[in-house]
Amino acid sequence: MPNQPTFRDLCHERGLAVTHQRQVIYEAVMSLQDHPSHEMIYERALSKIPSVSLATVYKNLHIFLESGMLQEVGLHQGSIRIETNLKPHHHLVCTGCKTIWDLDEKELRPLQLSKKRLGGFKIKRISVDVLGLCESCAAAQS
Amino acid sequence: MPNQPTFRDLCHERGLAVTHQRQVIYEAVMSLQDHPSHEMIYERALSKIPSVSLATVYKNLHIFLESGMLQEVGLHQGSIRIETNLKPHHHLVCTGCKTIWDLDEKELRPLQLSKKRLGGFKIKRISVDVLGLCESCAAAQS
DNA sequence: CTAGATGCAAACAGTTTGCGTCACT
DNA sequence: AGTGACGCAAACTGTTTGCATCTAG
Repeated sequence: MPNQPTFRDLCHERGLAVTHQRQVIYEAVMSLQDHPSHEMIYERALSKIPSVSLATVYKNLHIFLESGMLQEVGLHQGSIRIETNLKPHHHLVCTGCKTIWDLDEKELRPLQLSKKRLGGFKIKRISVDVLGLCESCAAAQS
Repeated sequence: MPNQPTFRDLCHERGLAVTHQRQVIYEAVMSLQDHPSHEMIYERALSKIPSVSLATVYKNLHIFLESGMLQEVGLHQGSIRIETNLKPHHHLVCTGCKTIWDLDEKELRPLQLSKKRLGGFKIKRISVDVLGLCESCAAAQS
């Protein structure tokens, strides 16, 4: 059975220097459950290294995301976007060029959630984002 | 068969004044296919009313979204959030308090996309966001 | 020793707010 | 006539950048 890779391993695989700040920021993220914001991560890091800068946190989170050590929630393509299509539908999102195509609800098999998990949650809308690379971005990347 | 409600109707139903700016902004959104940003909507509105202000566009888009005349894409809960859960999973998002709960992949029946629609698109990840109100927000709202 | 990482401050982008004036109802 | 909408400018938040200094490899 494979061992969990250490932080050092993760950095070495990617040719990143193993700095104290880097490690503290990474551990801050991992110790925060749920979906921490950059600010929350910064605060947690601050408690370990009072001199750490917010810019360093941003730079490192960016590096972690780019190198696949962490993942982001949702689309967040820079600025908020508006829906013009009011019919239920989903999205095909190219992570390369940020283009979004609408995907009709019918093109996805119906979603079913196990009721017991929902508790008192009242569903208003289900939004499916299919993330990937469009044909030309995939071509450009290889 | 019911008629498509006009812009005037939509405003009256919500007690909103029908102003020229409002109408132009609404038409700008509707005429823009895809997923226009606020900036794109502003530019289109500018071409109809050269004196319209960006603040007015923001204020009205906000009103349209709040009143359900338009919808937003994705989560965009203000600031970008980070995933700590690297296993495939989805989200239960409360639109009231913005809390996000993780939803294990197993709690959703497998998603299947019709292949023909995908063209050369290479799927990297599928993200499902179930939007709604959690128990306490639902209680608070009624 | 050197490439790359850090910390600071300043710059930026997107968005919101306050307020005096104007217009729909 | 009065409430709410507009336009402007200033404020704010979240994020990025430039640069001098420092440090891991």
